[in-house]
Amino acid sequence: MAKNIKPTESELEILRVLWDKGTATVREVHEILSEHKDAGYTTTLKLMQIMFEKGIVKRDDSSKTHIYRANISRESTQQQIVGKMINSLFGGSSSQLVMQALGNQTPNKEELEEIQKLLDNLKKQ
Amino acid sequence: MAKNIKPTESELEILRVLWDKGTATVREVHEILSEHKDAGYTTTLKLMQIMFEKGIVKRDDSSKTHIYRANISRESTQQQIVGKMINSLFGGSSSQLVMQALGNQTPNKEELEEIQKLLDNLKKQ
DNA sequence: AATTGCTTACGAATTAAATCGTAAAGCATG
DNA sequence: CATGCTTTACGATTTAATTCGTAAGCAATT
Repeated sequence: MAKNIKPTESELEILRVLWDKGTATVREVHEILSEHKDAGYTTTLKLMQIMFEKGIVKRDDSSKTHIYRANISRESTQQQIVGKMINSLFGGSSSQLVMQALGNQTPNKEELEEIQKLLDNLKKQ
Repeated sequence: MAKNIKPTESELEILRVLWDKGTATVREVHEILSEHKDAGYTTTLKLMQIMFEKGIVKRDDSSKTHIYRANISRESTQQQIVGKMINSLFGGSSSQLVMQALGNQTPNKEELEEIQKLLDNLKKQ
């Protein structure tokens, strides 16, 4: 399977809101986006309509105000994008990316432990 | 410093060639790209000219055939892009990205050891 | 019923990236 | 020096993403 979906930058911003909230109206998405971004309401609306046409989001249009919901999972999208980046920017070496990410911005203690656990698992195999 | 450069997908492909080879002519870059991509010579030329105007690459035009070289480092570009992705796709949590990358595609033994070393260092602090 | 305010729909403009065609210049070789 | 091959330069087109203006529908309120 794995639809070959490549959300654009703007689409990703919208998806993040939908992933966080589960469902949202255009208004709700727009409110959140406009905290950090400067675009009109109809811009957000249009983007979400296009995403609907592409199949990136679903919507319930049984009432006047439509209710949107992501149609691709956060995890698969992350995987898609990270995988692509590993290939295009790190020559296919995931560990290179890991080193870069870890060196970049240090996680806190709990996060380090989580990574350690995963690492232990990988080493066992 | 850290110029705020955001290479496009195509520009990244060209940069990868330049990073690998150190220097290259348009012809050389194009030969390599066209193994995997289908675009005319002048397209590659134009892209590299634009990159030159943007300051992404340097070039020696003392002879007829210009010789290009990257003007931003692989490392800083990786950092730039990974950092952005951590924010836009992983809510600022680098460990989330690490988990995703590790889960995705398992590194080999040496790579795991390298990661372990880095992890140990981080834990000490 | 008219007004107000919110919604969707949709066409159009803008912007940016990528592609290509064509011309002009340099250079080697017959 | 004419021919052919390669190069750069550059304008134009195409394609995709983003943005917005405007119209139309609906519901609540005056």
